[in-house]
Amino acid sequence: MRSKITLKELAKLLNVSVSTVSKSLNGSPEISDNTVKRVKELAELHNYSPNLTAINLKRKSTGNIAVIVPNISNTFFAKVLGGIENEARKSGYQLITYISNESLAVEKQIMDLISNGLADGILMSVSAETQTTQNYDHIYRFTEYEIPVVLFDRINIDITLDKVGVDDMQSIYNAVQYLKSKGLSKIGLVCSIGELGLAQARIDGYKAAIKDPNTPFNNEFLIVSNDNEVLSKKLGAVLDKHNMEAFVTLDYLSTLLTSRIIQEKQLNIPNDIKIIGYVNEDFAPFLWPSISYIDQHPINIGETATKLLVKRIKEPQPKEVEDKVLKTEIIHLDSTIFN
Amino acid sequence: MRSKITLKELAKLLNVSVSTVSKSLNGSPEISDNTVKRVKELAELHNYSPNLTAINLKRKSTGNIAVIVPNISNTFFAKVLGGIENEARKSGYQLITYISNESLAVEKQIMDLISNGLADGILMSVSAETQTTQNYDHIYRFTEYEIPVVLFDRINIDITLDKVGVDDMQSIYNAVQYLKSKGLSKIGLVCSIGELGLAQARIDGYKAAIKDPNTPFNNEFLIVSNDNEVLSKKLGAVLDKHNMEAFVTLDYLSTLLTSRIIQEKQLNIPNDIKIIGYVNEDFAPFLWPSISYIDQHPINIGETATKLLVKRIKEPQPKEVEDKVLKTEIIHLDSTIFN
DNA sequence: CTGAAAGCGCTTACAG
DNA sequence: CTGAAAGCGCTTACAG
Repeated sequence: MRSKITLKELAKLLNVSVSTVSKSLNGSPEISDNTVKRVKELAELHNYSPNLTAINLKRKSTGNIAVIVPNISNTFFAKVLGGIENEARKSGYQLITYISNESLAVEKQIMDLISNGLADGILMSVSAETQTTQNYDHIYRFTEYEIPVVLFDRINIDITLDKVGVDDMQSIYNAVQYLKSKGLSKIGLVCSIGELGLAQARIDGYKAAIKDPNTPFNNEFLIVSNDNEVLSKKLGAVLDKHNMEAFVTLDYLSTLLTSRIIQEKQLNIPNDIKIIGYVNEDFAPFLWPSISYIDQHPINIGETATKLLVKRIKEPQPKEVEDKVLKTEIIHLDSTIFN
Repeated sequence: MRSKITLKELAKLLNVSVSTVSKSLNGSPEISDNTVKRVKELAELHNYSPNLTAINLKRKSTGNIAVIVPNISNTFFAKVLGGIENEARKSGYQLITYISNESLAVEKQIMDLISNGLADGILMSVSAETQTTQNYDHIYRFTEYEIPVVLFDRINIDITLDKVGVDDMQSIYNAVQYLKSKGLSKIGLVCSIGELGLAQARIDGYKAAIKDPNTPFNNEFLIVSNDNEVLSKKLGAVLDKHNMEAFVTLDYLSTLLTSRIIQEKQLNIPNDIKIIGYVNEDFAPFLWPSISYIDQHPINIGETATKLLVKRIKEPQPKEVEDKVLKTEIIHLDSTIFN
């Protein structure tokens, strides 16, 4: 990049010292009004803006927040990223984005990079592989360097760090209770992300809601696989064998697949079968039929996590870990119309 | 952040000069093998990694690429971002992400930020507002500072900068030709992003393909609005009035809406009506019916744009603007089954 | 082969 | 009120 004007050059032009220019521009009370005015005018004229790299070196900070998302296909993470970006920008931080692609190795590689002093704080949602192998050393390492780390979304995990997520268990509990309150009992669960702790929490919510002398709990109704083919086959089999009345679905893919397979079998949503799914507001309403969904307020998750991280960066007091669980909300659309 | 070990400290521990340590670690041939070995061992032991901020200050570069996406709800941009992130990381750049939210004001604010020397290069897709108001000064400004800018996706725009996008016109031309080749003639177009230049290009492709003595061209078949309600209403009216045989849809939202409204009217896809849409591979195949789509290879767009930018950063020769138009591909799924 | 010195662009304690 | 100096953590031309 062609060098923009520097303090030194301004100082030379004005016949004052670099210190004076710096102080003038930074509103130090030491400098006379007149000098301040002269300096500011020239700075304006030359479109001066300070070199952030130099400032950061001096301050021993980077002005950056690093965010690691496991994947970006899921619109949920895209939305969260939107919330993070907005809040980071408002707080004066640049957002460095990384995508781990659900791989532990990539996640480690990224964390190595960041450990070169690239960021003042880290927002992350661990990769699926990290979670299944429970390999957290590379994450804890940052606490040694006093770089704060805030986890988001995938927080049902045995790791003592600040966390921001949603009431995974309660959300599905509520969804199932709602369906039961309408007199339904043959309620299945479909999930393509079983390896994640949050899926387990949601399944626990399902089980807790189902547990009831009047509701048959059937293990077959728990349809879990992260292979699309297998999931479809299992789901098809359950539909053939049982007169299912409703499904709760734990992720966008299982939601779409469930809706698709039900219709493939000439069954009608919502007349024959209801659905409540974890799926995004950006397309749930536009599907046919539109799918009632659990709104996680992803933008809010991003903003909340970022605010917490910024607080940690600015006040690095001996911290007590925070665990923020945000409420979800069921949005009723076509797939839960009762008549 | 707690200070990691520095060159100076290593030098002290080893009783050599800072220069020697620096050179040893950077593989300079000047230093004796023995010294290099001693230095590297100690560095390893203390987990030394150089402070990138200092290196960047010295090098007068930032090691950052800034990317500005107009929105992140559209999974297309999420995918492109994925491609960019991957390529940037491979090339040794950090990716600073910004989202303009389709707002010119926000875009300007972001560009102001970046102009503080935050990045060595910029990847951007202009906001809708920027494009409609044709306000490009804030973009050209960077060329003055010799910071390269590469535009992606929204490239049907009167601005002379490097661009990477797809064959918007050809893609829709091909889609319509395909439908015509199957004997269809009542082919409509649905679009919720009419304000974008690329939509105009796609519409041109439609018109060019339709223009044919045997195919009735009807202005009513061009259904364009960025208001969901209006679009739905228009589409419904056309469906009621004409025996439409197919639609090409220019964006994910219009694709979903078209599919939804057709089915709402008890028409069958693909038996009654075919669809080919600009919609993402991450969910097109899982819809019911699945929607045949124009694959833009978004990851490839991101990678190509990043490679071009990195080239520009590294070889800032007097440049001739490049205009990369990538080929799209029609992926046939349920919605174009003929029998 | 090794090191002292200058410098990247800033900030700030200190002296005057 | 102003400025000289030191320093953030590095690299590199230059001297020895």
